[in-house]
Amino acid sequence: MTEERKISMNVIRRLPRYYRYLGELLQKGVTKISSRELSEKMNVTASQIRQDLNNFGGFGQQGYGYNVEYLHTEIGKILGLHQNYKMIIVGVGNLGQAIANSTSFSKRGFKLIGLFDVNPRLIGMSIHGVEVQDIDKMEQFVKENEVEIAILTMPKTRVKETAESLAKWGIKGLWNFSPVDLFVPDTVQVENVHLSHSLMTLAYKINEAEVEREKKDKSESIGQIEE
Amino acid sequence: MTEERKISMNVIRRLPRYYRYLGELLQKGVTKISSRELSEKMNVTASQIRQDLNNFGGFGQQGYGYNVEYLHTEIGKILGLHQNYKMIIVGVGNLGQAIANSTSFSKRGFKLIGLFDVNPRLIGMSIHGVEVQDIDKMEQFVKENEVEIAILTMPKTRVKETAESLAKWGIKGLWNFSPVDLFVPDTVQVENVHLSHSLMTLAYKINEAEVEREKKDKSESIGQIEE
DNA sequence: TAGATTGTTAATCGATTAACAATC
DNA sequence: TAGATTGTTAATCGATTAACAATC
Repeated sequence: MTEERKISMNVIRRLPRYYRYLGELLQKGVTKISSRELSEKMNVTASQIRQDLNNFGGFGQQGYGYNVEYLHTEIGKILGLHQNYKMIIVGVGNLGQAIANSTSFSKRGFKLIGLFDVNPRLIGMSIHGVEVQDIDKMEQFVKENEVEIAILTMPKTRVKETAESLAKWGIKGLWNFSPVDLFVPDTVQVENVHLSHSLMTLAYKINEAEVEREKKDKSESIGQIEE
Repeated sequence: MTEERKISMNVIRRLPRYYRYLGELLQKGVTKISSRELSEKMNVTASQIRQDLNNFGGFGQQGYGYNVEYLHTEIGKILGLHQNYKMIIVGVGNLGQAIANSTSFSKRGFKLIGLFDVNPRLIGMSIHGVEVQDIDKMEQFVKENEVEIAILTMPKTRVKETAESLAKWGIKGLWNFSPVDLFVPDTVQVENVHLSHSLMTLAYKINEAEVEREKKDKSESIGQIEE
């Protein structure tokens, strides 16, 4: 009956950026913005902004533009930021600690309620009032507290089995920082942060730019113009 | 004269994943693999693998497949992993320390040679033999050592000006962890890691899956089948 | 009302998949 | 040689951009 319209991940991954820019405008006291103005700030096309937004309904007003606060709120709702998420961190090494210490996530409704590790030297330590527990306690904790998101910042050797256990215990999302691809039941959503991939991509860009520059220099010195 | 073929970022961003899988195969002692076998392991189409690789030339052999070691090396070269990169970290907070402590990058030729911060309590501290210096020393250091990559793990308030300075001092790439978009000259390549975007995307996926499940339950309970 | 800007359709462009001839 | 699998062209699919009628 209702139109089935699967929204592409390309669109979804642009939403947080819109959300961020709108939040900044809001803080500056800007109340309205047109797709053209926003497109210039964000270095995208106005058409894309309008297309993206209209996947979710009409948030603007012809002849006027978009109300910044309203649009910001609505995008937040689409992303699911109107609700809270209970999170745990599995693996309290440097990266786990870094995330635990960040306050910006909790502001957006992502609440850190548990920390787990195997290392006895870390167990008992507290970060922002959350104590590191032995990983043996994780099953009970996840079930009792209905934890939604697990942040995987542990050595990659144990990630696969941990992810499988967490899936069994009812976790909804895994934020995976290990260089591993997780194949879990579709009751569990996975979002990967592959830092090494990102760094390799930067290396590519650097080399590519170098090659382009050399090519340009060469054609200029020869006096050729290639399109 | 030579064919101009700009390779899309979609393709590039898949290369590190191929590289990782090939590395794992190599470690397992696998010497050859076909695009079909690899596609099954990686959950992509064989066609895509062959198309991706053939952007850079033919690495395989008809009737045989691909030599794992050779393909691994070649993808490494495409990504620019055959050379070393001198890196510094700007902002030695939790995240900066986490990256500094990670040994996996240096194995791939990304060498951390400098750490900078404004915090006097951090200055003088050492991580893996690299001492944290006052940020005042950064200009001289970058120029003298011909630093290629700066890792920006500092508060977002100072990122913009820092990026501009680094660009002026000849940096080639910025690995930006701040929730900020950097607009720098095209002599500098930027790769962003927006952790908050990633987490919001996970929130979306979780909600989306929830909605899908409810929809399915409903149509099943009513006995309707919708395609 | 006239001007502005959305929402939306149509056109273009690019990316992915399918198919198959080339060839090892 | 026969079988397998690549490299590559063609077909399909999806995403982006352009255009413009609807409308505030």
